[in-house]
Amino acid sequence: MQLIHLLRGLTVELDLFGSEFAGRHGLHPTDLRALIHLLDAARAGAVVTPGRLGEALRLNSAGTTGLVDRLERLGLIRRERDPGDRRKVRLVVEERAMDLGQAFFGGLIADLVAAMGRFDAAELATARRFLLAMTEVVATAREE
Amino acid sequence: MQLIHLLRGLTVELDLFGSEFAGRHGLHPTDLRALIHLLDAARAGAVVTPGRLGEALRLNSAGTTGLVDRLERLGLIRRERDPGDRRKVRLVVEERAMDLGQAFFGGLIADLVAAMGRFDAAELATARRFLLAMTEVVATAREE
DNA sequence: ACAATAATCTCGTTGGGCGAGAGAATAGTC
DNA sequence: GACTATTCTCTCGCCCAACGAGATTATTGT
Repeated sequence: MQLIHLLRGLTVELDLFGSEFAGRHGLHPTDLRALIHLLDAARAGAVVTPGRLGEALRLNSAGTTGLVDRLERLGLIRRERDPGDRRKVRLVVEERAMDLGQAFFGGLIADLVAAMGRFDAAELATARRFLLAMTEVVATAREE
Repeated sequence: MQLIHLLRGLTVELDLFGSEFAGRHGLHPTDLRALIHLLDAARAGAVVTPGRLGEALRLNSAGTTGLVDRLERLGLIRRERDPGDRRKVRLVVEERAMDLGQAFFGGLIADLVAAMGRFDAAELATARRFLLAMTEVVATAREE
């Protein structure tokens, strides 16, 4: 029970961290979420189109266009026609976005990893199982 | 490292869960966050004023007034002049808000507790330590 | 060729949040 | 005990992200 409040508190802290970072760099919470999504996809080698991005962020097409416009204006991404299917537009992540992602996550990740150093392998495995179990519960609950 | 992605994934799931719930009940993400804050305060027996609420949610006074107006219009809270200091307004949580909070958290909490049943006391203690450590890191990082 | 479908973008509107400042109550000072 | 300073809340006008509806361009199927 206490654990649940801890969990919620942690998500709140992470949220605040994210939105404060976003504010300092002149982008909105949505922009940051989009950036994270794009960087994840880029790392996984997946192609992202405005349609997919909007779907992931639960935006309609108009909102998605506006979002992509903003990110492009900030020089974080680039639109590129898909040569195979020329209806599609590929969203290509610019180097600047990688740097920004690094600035956002880099320091925090280093600190988190350092904090994990105070746990032994068995404990980390337990934490991993725990997080997996919680994630699964929430994901299941999300589909009613 | 994998743990960090898990952590982020979990917060994303929780966020989505929250915003989808909010949408279904005709309130905005900010409204839900405010509701959570108010319910927490009510449970702790603390008095919340518009000023404090706005500060917690990082809203300016105009935005806070709007937020309180919405919550009041929805019948979730009630404004009440503080008899001691009549500049202040107390935000009193209505029963409806409690019910809504219950509907929001109730089911999810039950599921989470059930999932925790698959861990023994030592493992839960480890998870608790882990979450505490992570929360502390993020909270510290938030003050640069 | 010609509809039907898919992907993206444009237009007009709505509404949450911001900045500035007004109004009401309390606290401090001479 | 009046008078300024401070605190708390609210009002007004504006901006812009997101929405709904529909237009535009490209592709696929018959």
